[in-house]
This record gives sequence, structure tokens and C-alpha cells, in this order.
Amino acid sequence: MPELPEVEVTRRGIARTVEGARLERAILRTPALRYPIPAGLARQLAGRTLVAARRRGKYLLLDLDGGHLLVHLGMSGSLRFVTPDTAPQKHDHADFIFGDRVLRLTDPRRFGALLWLEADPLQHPLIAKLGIEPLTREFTPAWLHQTLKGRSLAIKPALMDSGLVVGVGNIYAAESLFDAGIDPRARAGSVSAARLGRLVPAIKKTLQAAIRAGGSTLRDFCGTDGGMGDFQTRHQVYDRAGAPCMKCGAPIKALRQGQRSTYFCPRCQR
DNA sequence: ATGTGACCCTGGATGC
DNA sequence: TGCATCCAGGGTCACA
Repeated sequence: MPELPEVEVTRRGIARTVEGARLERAILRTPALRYPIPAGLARQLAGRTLVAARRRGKYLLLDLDGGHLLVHLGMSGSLRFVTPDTAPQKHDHADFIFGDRVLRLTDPRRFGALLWLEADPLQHPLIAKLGIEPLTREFTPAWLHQTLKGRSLAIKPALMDSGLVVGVGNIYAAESLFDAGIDPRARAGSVSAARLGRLVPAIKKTLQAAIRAGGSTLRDFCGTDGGMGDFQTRHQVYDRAGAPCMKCGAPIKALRQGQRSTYFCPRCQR
């Protein structure tokens, strides 16, 4: 479930709850997620203060004094606060213990990542080549038009390419393209400036609405409730194959682009 | 450089 | 009930 909005909500929850707090102890139960977790890392982390929680794309950067924890939640990861007496379950890979607040990393599929960096994390290979942040002023129709110029791949996988734009996952790419009335199969370099002029604000609007929704759902981020956000009830096209388009009533269609499912309205998106 | 597909891993839903 | 298959909100990598 972690898309940019959920990562951002998670970041805010961490910042609100334990920024400035001392990481008394870390428990690392799993030798490797996407990448190996060094054996001595838990001991190395103990006693450090959490200075800040940042986000770059879908990566969380937890700045401790003397280094940085880089966390990615992959497809199935989550970070939640639990109480110290909450027994770990099968896929609970890591606990970060801040007094009576325990930040617990869960990730059944283990596509996520946990790295310890002592150098500038923004220079790390995983971060350095990331694309533009969609919620910044720099992300404009003109920028997107220039970036996609000459590209023949379809607009939807282009939006999902984190080397171009970060944080736009499979759901938000579909929802944003619906909002802007653009066929997900259109060649990226052929989408008109006028259409990109609708797409860019659609992306910003979609992400911001999801952050608000996630924020309301995860308001008790520090609690133990692992409930999902309610924003899926607002999906216009995602996972609605065969259901009537909310604008025109035509049946929503599904197709595959790359290895991912795409949903769109064949009448509204041309 | 760009585009495409395989692959990483577990679990849930579905079909036989 | 068991088993096979497919699918899932992420990203990296090899290869054409």
C-alpha cells in the first residue's frame, strides 16, 4: 500500500511522535529485505537521537546523529507505532524502540529496504538519480512536456518511472490520467501541451487528496490499528474493471502495460 | 539512450 | 480439502 501519500503520512507520524527522541535500542530480526542487513547494525544504532524524518520519493530518510536510516516499504511494507508489549508477528522485521514508543517495520513480501548510510543519503545511488518531486513548484506542465519530448513509451509507464517523476504509483497514474482525460496508452512524447496542462494539476490534486485521506485514516498512527485508508473508495477507475465510469457510465476497461494492470474509461480517455 | 520483460517474495483469491 | 495458477499499491537488472 505504500505510495507517496502513505510514505508521507508515515513520515509525518514519525516526525510528530519521535523526532528529537533517543533510539534506545533496535531489534533487527531479518537478515535481508531487498538488500542484506548488516549483522552489527542494531548495536550501531542504539543510543542515537532521531534528528529528523525526511522523504525523497517513496524513500524515508531517518536522520540519526551520525548517520541515516534509509527505508523503503516496497509493495507490502508498513511502519507503525506499537507498545513495547506487542508481540512481533511473522513478518515484523525490525523494531526501533524509543522509550514506550516502538516503531515496527512489517513487510510480508520483503521488497522493502533498510539501509544505514553514513555519507550524504542524497548522494546514494538509489536516491541520486530519482526524478522530480511531483508536489513541488518545479513540477510544471512545461517541465513535463520538455522531459517527455521524443519519448515513445506510453504515458502511464512514463509517469511511473521514478527516474522522471517520483511517487506516482500504479493507482495514482491511472487516477490522474482519468482525471485529465488522457488515454494511458498514448505515447508520452505525443501528448499535447494542453493535455499536460491538465495532467500535472491532476497528479498534484490526486496525491494531495490521498495524503489527506491517509492522514485522516492514520490519525491514530501511533495506535495499533492497521486499518487501510479510505481513499480506495474514491477511486474513479483503479480496480473497477467492468463497473460504470463515474463521469459517463461507460464500462471501465482493464489492460496490461508492462507487468502492471491499467484501468481507464475508453470514452473519457482518448 | 530507450524500451521491454524477467525477477525478487509471500499471501490471498480463484478454479479444477 | 488439496493443489495449481494468477494477481498484488515497488523497484532493479539484463538485454535487444
